Amino acid sequence: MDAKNLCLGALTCGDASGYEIKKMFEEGPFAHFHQVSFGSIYPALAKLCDEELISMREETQDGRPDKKVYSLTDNGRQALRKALKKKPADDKLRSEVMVMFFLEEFLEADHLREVFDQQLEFYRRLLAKVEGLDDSGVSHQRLFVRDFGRMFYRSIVGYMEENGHLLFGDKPQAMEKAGTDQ
Amino acid sequence: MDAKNLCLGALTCGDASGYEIKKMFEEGPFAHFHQVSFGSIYPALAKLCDEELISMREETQDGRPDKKVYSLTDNGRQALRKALKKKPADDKLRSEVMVMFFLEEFLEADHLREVFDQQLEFYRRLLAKVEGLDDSGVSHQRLFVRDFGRMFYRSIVGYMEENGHLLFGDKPQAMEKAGTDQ
DNA sequence: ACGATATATATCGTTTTGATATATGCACGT
DNA sequence: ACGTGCATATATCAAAACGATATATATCGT
Repeated sequence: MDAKNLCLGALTCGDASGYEIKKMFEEGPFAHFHQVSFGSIYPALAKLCDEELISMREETQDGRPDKKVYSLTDNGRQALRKALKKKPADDKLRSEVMVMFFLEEFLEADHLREVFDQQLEFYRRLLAKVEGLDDSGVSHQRLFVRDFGRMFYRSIVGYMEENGHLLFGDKPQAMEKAGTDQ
Repeated sequence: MDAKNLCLGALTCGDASGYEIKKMFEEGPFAHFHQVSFGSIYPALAKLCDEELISMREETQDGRPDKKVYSLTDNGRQALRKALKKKPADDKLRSEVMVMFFLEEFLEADHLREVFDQQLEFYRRLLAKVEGLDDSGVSHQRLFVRDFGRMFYRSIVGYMEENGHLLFGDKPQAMEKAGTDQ
């Protein structure tokens, strides 16, 4: 699923600018299971306009720079339907942190600890954010996807809290202590 | 962490060919938390040789094509140490399947079911594979990383089995039935 | 003999990334 | 008033990575 189709998919949620689409993949509904960069978004939006799968209007805003707002066309909607008939790629998790843990013998002890603590903090923050969302009015299907994110982050936080001692040879309470600092 | 450092990291496990390195990222110790393509591996190995961070010898095999086996040099070991001092990138999960679930209204019902079943099968297979591994002789640290993979796959399988009904409006037993077919 | 599969190396066009640049605007501190 | 930092907003570009493809060796089954 390339950047064009991801943008089409994002626009099914409503008209949006390139920046807003990026935000949807950073902090919005797609954040916990897909990413896409500005370097892909803007060229994709340009191509989608050329192909008349989306249309664009410029908007002036108070207190903010002007923006270009994109809308799905009917052709765009159809193109998205077509793209969604294909077999999706396999899921991929990419974690440099886990690579580092694997290569632990090459890391200095305090750096390892730092990496661990920051990773735990990273996931705790993500979890807090998605748990603070209001589910009212969310369809069952959308809830499945959102709860997937919750599950994912909870699992990782729980795993790290309970098993971090394997990395440091500490007792399990060491991880809980890190939690108390928060 | 670029392909060069990933190759250096893989070679800490012992001498290996480009193909074997790929296998380590596909089915071996790195499989559940990182990927790297042939298109990256071979140019990276060539550069690492130029930079004398690895050395290469050719080997003849019985019943198989010849292979080029790469080894870490001391310089390579040091370069890896240095690379591992940097702050790792944030973890990224990329799942076209979840994007599809999010865009469920644009999918035909039987295709949605197909995607769901194949996703569940995909993760069940991965889980079976990592659960079948023998942990004896594995260090605590390596076990942390391997158990992370187990946790990850278990969580997803469990989540899908218990919550798939949100996608289909089916009762939870529908997912268990899918499990029985296996 | 052919096709499928595994092992093995390598490449290439395409896609994506992350950093960077530029612009508008606001808030805060000196 | 000015500078800095941050947010919003668009856009680009060199580097990195990808996925598909090609080629080669070898085995097995039909």
